[in-house]
Amino acid sequence: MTGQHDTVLRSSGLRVTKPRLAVLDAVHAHPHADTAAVLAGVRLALPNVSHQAVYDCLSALTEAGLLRRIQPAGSVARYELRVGDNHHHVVCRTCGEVADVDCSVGAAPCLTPTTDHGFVIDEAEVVYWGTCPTCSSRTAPLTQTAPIMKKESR
Amino acid sequence: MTGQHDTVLRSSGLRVTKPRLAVLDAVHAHPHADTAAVLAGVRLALPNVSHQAVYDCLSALTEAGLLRRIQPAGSVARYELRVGDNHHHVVCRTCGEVADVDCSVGAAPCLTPTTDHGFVIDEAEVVYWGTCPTCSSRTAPLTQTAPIMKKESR
DNA sequence: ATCCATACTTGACTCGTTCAAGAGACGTGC
DNA sequence: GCACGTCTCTTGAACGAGTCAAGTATGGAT
Repeated sequence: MTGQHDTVLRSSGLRVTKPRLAVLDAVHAHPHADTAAVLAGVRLALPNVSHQAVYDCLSALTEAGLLRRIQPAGSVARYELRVGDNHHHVVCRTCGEVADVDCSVGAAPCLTPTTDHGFVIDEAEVVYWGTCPTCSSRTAPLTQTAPIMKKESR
Repeated sequence: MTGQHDTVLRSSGLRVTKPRLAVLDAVHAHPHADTAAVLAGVRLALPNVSHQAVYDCLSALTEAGLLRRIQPAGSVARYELRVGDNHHHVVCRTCGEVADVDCSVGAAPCLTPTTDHGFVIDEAEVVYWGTCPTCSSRTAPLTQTAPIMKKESR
């Protein structure tokens, strides 16, 4: 796996360094991990990396297209390895959990706005907001009827 | 207009205060304004309001459903008055400019994911990323051919 | 007019992220 | 295999949006 990442780095014209390999490993192990989680994951392998190194790696890898950075409203930045397949995300309003959702259209931009105000559009990002299974069962466990959605701010 | 906002506040069960009216006015005058811009707008009418008051107003009004808060990745929070019509946004990658885009579907959630991982979904938020007319003409003004999209990170 | 809950003021503080300067390591060319 | 130049990492400080907390003021019900 690290061998894989090694090749991937090289073919993107990036230097192969331990922190970068560890960052790729960490994101691979925990998709949608935020920077703190990535840092923690990296430090399992390299206990002394600086947080700055992780920030640098994450932005270098993101710029090279090896990572994708997502940031739902109210959340810190999160990263994932799955790039180039134009998929989307479901986000839990309660706990912030993120899950992948395949794009039913396929190619980016997967949607076309009716009025574009003269913008040149290259991507349509879709975020589904809702409640994850865990939080659903925790907030409405007593009734068998359809759960009432508690939308706190909308 | 302030008369309008007065009524709107009352019918939402919120106290009518000068800062709140001024916040509504400011957002009305500058749709998609960030907190700093709202604060500046409010201070035109009320030079001594605290930034905290503006934060409090914005969150109270958002919670009451009078304002909608949007936060594209990498941006600070922005606010708009247009609520309840399930519209979306186009965001310029270069300057951060935001414009409204009507939802072609109509009702929320306007899209349904193919796999929902057990999430109870109540909203689909769509953000179109691209380049606004001003930034387009600034980066590719010399050719008459189709502009090359410079996607800096993806 | 009085009173209480809510809203605002003031000022400090948190946390994710970025900046800057110098030490260290990757990899190319010899 | 070795030296060199450039990119990357370490260290430590700083920034800015947003939040917390305690006390004062004000809206609106009685």
